[in-house]
Amino acid sequence: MASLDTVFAALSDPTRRAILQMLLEDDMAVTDVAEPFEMSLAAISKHLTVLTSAGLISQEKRGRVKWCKLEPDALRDASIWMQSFGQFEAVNLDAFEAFLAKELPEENA
Amino acid sequence: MASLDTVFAALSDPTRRAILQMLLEDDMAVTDVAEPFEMSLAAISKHLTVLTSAGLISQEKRGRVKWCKLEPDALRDASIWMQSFGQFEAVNLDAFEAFLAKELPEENA
DNA sequence: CCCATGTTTAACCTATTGGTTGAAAGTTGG
DNA sequence: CCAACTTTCAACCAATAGGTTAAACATGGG
Repeated sequence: MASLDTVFAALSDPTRRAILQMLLEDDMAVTDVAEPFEMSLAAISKHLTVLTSAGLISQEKRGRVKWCKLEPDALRDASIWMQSFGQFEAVNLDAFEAFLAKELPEENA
Repeated sequence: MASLDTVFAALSDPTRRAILQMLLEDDMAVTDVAEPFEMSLAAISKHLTVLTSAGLISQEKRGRVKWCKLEPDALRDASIWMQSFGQFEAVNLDAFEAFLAKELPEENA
């Protein structure tokens, strides 16, 4: 599992965040990911490697084409980490459980 | 207002995240922030500058001592950005527990 | 079998990052 | 005033990041 280090580092680049936004719509081939950006395909390829290392996307080769797919699970740790600051005064598991029990009664995913 | 770039970049370093964790407890002087780390005070001073630029902390000088204060609001933009990925609006409790066990092994506040 | 297409690799460049040490600057107590 | 304390600055260094171009690799179609 990718570390918070790599996930946050991957998210710190605007090109990579834009790529993630695009992949939110649908899976895409590398060439199509690169198309809207004013940089070389090689640069985009590197960005995709970074995103893959962070676990934020996965890449599957079918034929000549490598498809990129969003993997939102990797964002979960980062999101949780932030919420421990943004929404809770301290990291208090009991309070968090109480909050969840009240707020998300059927959540079990 | 700090950009997502700077906020995520600031969060990508484990020393800086540890500092934020410490400041969650209480405001601290620079020297006290540095104490648990095995690096120079100057290095910590730089980390604090990065965190300040990202808006994640603020620093106020009182006498000789510069006090560091957590500014959790700065995480809001990043949090909002993440929530645009609808998949994890709802925090998974199991994931949260596993995350806490891994990230904060000895803290059970 | 060729050739075009899709993607990565290699080599390179520059800027930035994260660390060091040592000196400097501001502040306060005795 | 002076010495001690707190913090930053300056110069430096090695490693990494993000980009380039050109070549190489991989695959599918005619």
